[in-house]
Amino acid sequence: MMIATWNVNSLKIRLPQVIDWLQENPVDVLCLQELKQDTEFFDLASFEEIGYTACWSGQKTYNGVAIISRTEGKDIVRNNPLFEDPQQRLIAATFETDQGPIRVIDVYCPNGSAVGSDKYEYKLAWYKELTNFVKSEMEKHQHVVLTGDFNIAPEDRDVHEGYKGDILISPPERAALQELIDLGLHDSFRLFEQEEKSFSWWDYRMMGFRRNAGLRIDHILISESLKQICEFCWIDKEPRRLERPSDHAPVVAKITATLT
DNA sequence: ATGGCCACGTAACGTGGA
Repeated sequence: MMIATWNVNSLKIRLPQVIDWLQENPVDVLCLQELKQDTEFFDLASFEEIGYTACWSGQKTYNGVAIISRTEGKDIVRNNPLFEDPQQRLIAATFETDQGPIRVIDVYCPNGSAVGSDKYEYKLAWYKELTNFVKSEMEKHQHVVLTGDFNIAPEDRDVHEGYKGDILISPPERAALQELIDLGLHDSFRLFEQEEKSFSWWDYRMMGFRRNAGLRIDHILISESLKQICEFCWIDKEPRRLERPSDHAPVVAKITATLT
């Protein structure tokens, strides 16, 4: 089973790129973030034409998440039931495999704007209740994938040298991410040898991509049971080279399991 | 020089992203 995450920064703009990418990278499950379009405008037919189905939760202008998949996801949850929130930032679904059901939780975590701001406090509160939700999900499911745009770079090696500012790397943010990890999750990317200066996001400004001035903030976290059967994790920088790219690149992991 | 880009909504900028 191949699973990927990609913050597309507007599915309306990026739909052709997503379709092209799926045809070249026929993953089983693709988690999207920042659809930036209302639920009713989600173009399911375009995915069905190439052999996928989907579940999604959108809103006008901001946020929005979707899970594109080869088989239908079950027990779909939209938003964290423990955290009342008009912002559509979470969707979860279960996929049957020959290794048993795998619970996939797709998140678009808040950016936080600036340390100490209202949005920063919202981010930390959002993370706290995400942790409580994921904890309850892990009690119900052996196999859990928590993936998406976390808007936190876990370690200094996930941050380019010239990065200014403390949002996305502040100790309280990293502690919030660590609390999730401490539930028994593993950063699949770090299970394998990786190039130095591997990032998943690059600023549109200042020729960020060309200078490789990026951050690694998009992650695929997996439960202990899946760690044992995770074969690789990599970042696909190719879509970032396209005309009108998303500022994020897809992250892909392979798990030794087959959708059923 | 602390900006620079991109997308959105509504109609020439303001907001948000990271």
